[in-house]
Amino acid sequence: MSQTTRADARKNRDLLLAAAREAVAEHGTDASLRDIARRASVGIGTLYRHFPTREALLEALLNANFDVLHARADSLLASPDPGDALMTWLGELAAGAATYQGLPESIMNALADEESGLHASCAQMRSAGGRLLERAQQAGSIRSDVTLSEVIALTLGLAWAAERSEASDLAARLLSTAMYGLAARDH
Amino acid sequence: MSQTTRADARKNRDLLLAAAREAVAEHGTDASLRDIARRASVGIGTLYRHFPTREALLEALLNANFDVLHARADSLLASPDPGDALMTWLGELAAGAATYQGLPESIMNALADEESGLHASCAQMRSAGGRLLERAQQAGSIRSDVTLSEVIALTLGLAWAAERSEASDLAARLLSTAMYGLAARDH
DNA sequence: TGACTACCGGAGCGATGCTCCGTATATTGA
DNA sequence: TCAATATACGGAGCATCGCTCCGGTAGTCA
Repeated sequence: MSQTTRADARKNRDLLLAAAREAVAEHGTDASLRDIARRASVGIGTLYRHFPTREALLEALLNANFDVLHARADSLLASPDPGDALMTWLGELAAGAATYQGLPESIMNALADEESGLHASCAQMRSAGGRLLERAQQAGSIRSDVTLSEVIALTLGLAWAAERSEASDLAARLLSTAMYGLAARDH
Repeated sequence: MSQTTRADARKNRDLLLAAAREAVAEHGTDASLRDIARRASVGIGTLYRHFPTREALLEALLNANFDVLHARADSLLASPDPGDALMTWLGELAAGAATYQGLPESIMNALADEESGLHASCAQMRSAGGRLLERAQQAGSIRSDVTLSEVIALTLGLAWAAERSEASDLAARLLSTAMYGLAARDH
């Protein structure tokens, strides 16, 4: 990929990503694309050539984060308490979704729309969590009548609610409350 | 108010509300205001004169709904089981928030922004629920370390998540799950 | 009926997302 | 070293948006 790519193209791509990181940090996931191009000292056309879609740009921006979350799920798969493992991971998912304003919405939309440039990454992340959920359910610590999509939707929904609030720990509080609801009742 | 208002003004206001109801039903709470004016066969300036803000327009549109929810809270206050009463009401809140695409977001924003034209209605609705929560907590059916704002945020968060999904009963399922988490544990 | 005032309509501004194409330049082979 | 070619660049341009502002219209009251 990098051998057949012209040097200036690669440079502009990097400039765009850096500019996007800045702009999205400031204005959330629907930051102005024109503004991003301006920050990168690049024409708007160049932005669209590299990232045909806002979602494609976000995908590139969040790649590393998704990888971390994915690896984390794998390592948690080996932890002793399956229930705690799932809860920990969902907490980290919520925290990760709070990186940028609007991220919970972007992820939620991407999961629902297979055409989205962000769909693949998100779906992969989701299935990583799926293995954790399955284990927790088999261990009997999580209700068996609950779906992976539901658990993810719940987590992102709470992360979404938290970003519209002054209380910085709202997401964590809500999530821990909701967790009691997910717990299996063994009597 | 209506005596001192010119007849054509009142007529245009009604036309605008009808048009808004249509447009918002089709495109959600951030429907194009220009489009609403067009549907009402009215100039864009007229729209802004009657409703200086999108939130003001929404407020007028949702007035009746808020009233219903408020009255419902009052009547549920007399029901035998305080815990069920709260749960029922939150379910109706979630259902009401699903009336229009984007409504959960509008309400959540309005609650956070005191300047919003929608704030008063929403805050009033929230406190109606507050009485239900208080009663449920005093009855010992709901955890006492949970805040009114948290319960509302949780409910709207789940309603938000549900509107991005094919499963039509997602909101109800998530809410009932989360409710187990809100329940007080008496042993 | 006339005057007065409340009200109307839409041109216009800055900004957005996105496309399209003439131009410039990095790269490769002679 | 110097074309030739493919590749990438830049931004004008279109439709749309939210919102303002003001010249014109028409209800209303004496």
